[in-house]
Amino acid sequence: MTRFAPSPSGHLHVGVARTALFCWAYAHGRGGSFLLRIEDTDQKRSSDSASLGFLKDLEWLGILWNEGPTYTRADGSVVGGGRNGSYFQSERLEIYNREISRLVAAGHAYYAFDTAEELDAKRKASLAAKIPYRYDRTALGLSKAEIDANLAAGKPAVVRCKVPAGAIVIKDEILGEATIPAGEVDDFVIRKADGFPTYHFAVVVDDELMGVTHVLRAQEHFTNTAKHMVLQDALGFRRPTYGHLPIISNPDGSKMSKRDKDKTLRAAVVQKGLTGPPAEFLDETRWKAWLADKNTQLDITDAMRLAAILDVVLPEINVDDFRRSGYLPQVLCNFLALNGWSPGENIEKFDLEFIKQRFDLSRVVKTPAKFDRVKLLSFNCDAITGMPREQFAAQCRLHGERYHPEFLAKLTPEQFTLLADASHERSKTLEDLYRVNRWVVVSDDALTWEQSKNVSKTMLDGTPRGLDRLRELKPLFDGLADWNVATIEATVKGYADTHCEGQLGKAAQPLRVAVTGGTVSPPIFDTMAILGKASSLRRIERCLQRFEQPGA
RNA sequence: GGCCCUAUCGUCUAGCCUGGUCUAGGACACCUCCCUUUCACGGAGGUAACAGGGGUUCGAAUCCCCUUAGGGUCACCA
Repeated sequence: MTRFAPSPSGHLHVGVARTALFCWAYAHGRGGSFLLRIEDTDQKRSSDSASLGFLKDLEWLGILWNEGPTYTRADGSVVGGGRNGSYFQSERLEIYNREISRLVAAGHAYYAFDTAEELDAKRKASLAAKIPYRYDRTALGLSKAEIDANLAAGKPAVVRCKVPAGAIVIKDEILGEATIPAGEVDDFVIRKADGFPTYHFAVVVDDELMGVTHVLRAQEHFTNTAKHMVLQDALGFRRPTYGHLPIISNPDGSKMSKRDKDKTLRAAVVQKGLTGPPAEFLDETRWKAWLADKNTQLDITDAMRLAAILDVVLPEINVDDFRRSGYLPQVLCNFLALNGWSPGENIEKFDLEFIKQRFDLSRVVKTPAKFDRVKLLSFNCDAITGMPREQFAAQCRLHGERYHPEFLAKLTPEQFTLLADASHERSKTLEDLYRVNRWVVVSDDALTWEQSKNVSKTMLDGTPRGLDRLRELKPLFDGLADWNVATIEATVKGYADTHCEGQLGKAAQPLRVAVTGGTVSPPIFDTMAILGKASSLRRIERCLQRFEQPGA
């Protein structure tokens, strides 16, 4: 039994997703069970019970749990449940209290009444004196009567674990053995003043009661393991096998944080010299507050709008960000698995089934990994290129229905299929089609031409100019009865053969600029076929007018 | 700062445990060329690493020590 035990959240961080993936793979790879438990013992952070949005991220990735919160999938099937519930720690307070009473009675834990201010002062004093802070056990000196009096008086009380003297040896399947010297672990709190257990306590109790035998978690928990071992000994619990996974960070070594998105935006605001909020964006006060406080975050819709205005790309942090950017779930899993683990034999591309069968703690690396989005993109590109045509079109449509309904609404099914087929081999993500083909959804009379060097070069440079060729091409299309890729191709190629010494680009580029407003699009025959005859001709006509003006 | 962990191309990594087959392999990125109607894709080449210093050994990327560097952690967060 392996478990994945996140704190509740609306979104799944990719690093956390990798932990889930490895836990899932480890359990299923050796006939075990995969348990999901919600660690919601922080009332401040977990008060929002609707913050289980990350479950849909797990579903999307294909990581489903045998035991845990009940969850209804998109297809109506239900996962989760189990005999060891509740799988929400906030609903297990009685169990924790029972175990804490046991510890107190046995002398392994004790009440403490120090105030936050007192502890803070001591901590600061230690810092000033350059000695490491440890809880000084003042509360341990309290008599039974004093404790009872404080309790009766309703004084805020925590329970601390009485950590026995002596070094603690952590055994880890990935990192090997580490010895934490005696005195390093102080008497940590196991029950907070609000009556909730701390993470350390709840984890130990639940892992035992739920039958967890293997704990895979991020390396940031490594030194916590000592505390958990102390607790296991005091409670008489079994010791699970531990494996601490290397941390995944940004390419620059910084922690991958949801705040990176706002950080990127703030940097762009400064770089572009924006003084006030862009028109129709946030109001002045909200804007200023957001700019001033590095800890405030825009919601995803606002962040994306601002990113579009500033023309910056937001870094993907959560699984859902990658989904929105058009990555395939199996590719994300594949790539995530490669951060911290490898199957060897120069194998790099694989699916969930492969990970399940091959994942093994002995091949997990000990060093932190920097998350390389460029390589992920390359993997995604390969996966998309390798898809059958119909599958790409279908997946792309699904992606559009979720993220670009207004785009889809402007296309007929036939147009969409043509566009998807034409975009397939040049797409690296499911998002690309929607990102680079704005020309499809712009109305003929609203199309504008890019003010770029490439566009003006295409239209106005050389002899004859692109503009002149366009004028010659237009009547050829006027007379075209059948409008499809083949007839358009024959027309353009015929023209290029006779007028451009066979150089197709001489004819294709002016046409491309005319009908799309820019120099980038799918092959020109497809592009014009998708637009249809009327649109194509109307755009060519407008383009001629636009560039024939002197000084254009 | 204390404690713990780690150290192979720019990045993710193989190799390390069981020293020789490693003039260190793969992938992404980068560079060159080819293909080409734009953008991509694709094809063929190429540059590029054992952190430094001591040992052990006939022999070290592989074992040991030191230095340096990086990461993690020191909460009534998880």
